[in-house]
Amino acid sequence: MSSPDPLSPGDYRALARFRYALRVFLRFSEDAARSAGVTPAHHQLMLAVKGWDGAGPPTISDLADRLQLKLHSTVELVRRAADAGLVTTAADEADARRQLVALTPHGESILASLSLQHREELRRFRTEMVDVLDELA
Amino acid sequence: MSSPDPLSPGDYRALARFRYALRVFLRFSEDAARSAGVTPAHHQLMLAVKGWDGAGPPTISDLADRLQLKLHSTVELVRRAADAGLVTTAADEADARRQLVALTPHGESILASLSLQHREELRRFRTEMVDVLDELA
DNA sequence: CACAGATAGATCGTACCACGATCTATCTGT
DNA sequence: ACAGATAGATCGTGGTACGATCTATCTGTG
Repeated sequence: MSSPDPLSPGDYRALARFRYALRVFLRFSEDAARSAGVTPAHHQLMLAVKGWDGAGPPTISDLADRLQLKLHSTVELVRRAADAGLVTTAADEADARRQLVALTPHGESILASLSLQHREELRRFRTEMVDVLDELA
Repeated sequence: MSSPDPLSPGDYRALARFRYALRVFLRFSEDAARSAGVTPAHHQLMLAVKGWDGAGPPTISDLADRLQLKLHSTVELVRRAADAGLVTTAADEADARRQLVALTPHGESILASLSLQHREELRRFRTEMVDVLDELA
């Protein structure tokens, strides 16, 4: 009803509401990360490592794809996270060009705490996001 | 099934998949904005103006709330967007402290094009996002 | 109607983060 | 064995949001 071909005022409102819901979630997420003593980027990196579902630990390139970042941006992100004691890197024995990334116990612990909060928050936002997406369907 | 109280590997994977879907959407959105000749921030600002549903045009504070930015960050964003010819500002006659923000025809035209693309993209991502959110429910 | 406090916005310097361009090291196919 | 591909590292740049602070305008209370 709200979306033939041209854009209706309702479409704009729905798009704006979607972005607002997204912003509120992202704001929550950034604040949660900073309260846990890590940057939002570090948090995303740790989640990508922990949620990696390939065979063996992810390489930096794998993470760049998951995070939708350029490779060299990910290189620096991993280095900063390693400096902060959240992840470790080790050369892949099978291919010395590759660096395998893993979480430290400290990173693991912070990620667990953040993930619990995020699971809660996503449950809260689920209904709203689905509603708004339906308006654009 | 996937979420009693402690976090399961499936929870981490679901959280990671959600962020990945989000990143892919945001990457699309940023690229679309830049292709249209505006920054992602300008695009969000224009959408917040066009999707505003209050009485009369939004003030800078209204937009700061919608964009989840600090007021002074929004002030600068609006100034840059005005410099780029995308929006105009005018003092509220009823309260000279307030600046009312509106789109220029140029901004209106760019936003229309971007919004069409975003409606399409969101339809594409809707199923996936809903799926992932359901995994955490 | 005057004044303290609240509200809206503007300005300045800072920090982070991602990027393009470029460089090195390692691997692979013929 | 060598050219090209792949993975990562380094350097300098730009955009964007922020904290701290300042000015201008409005409002409630005496």
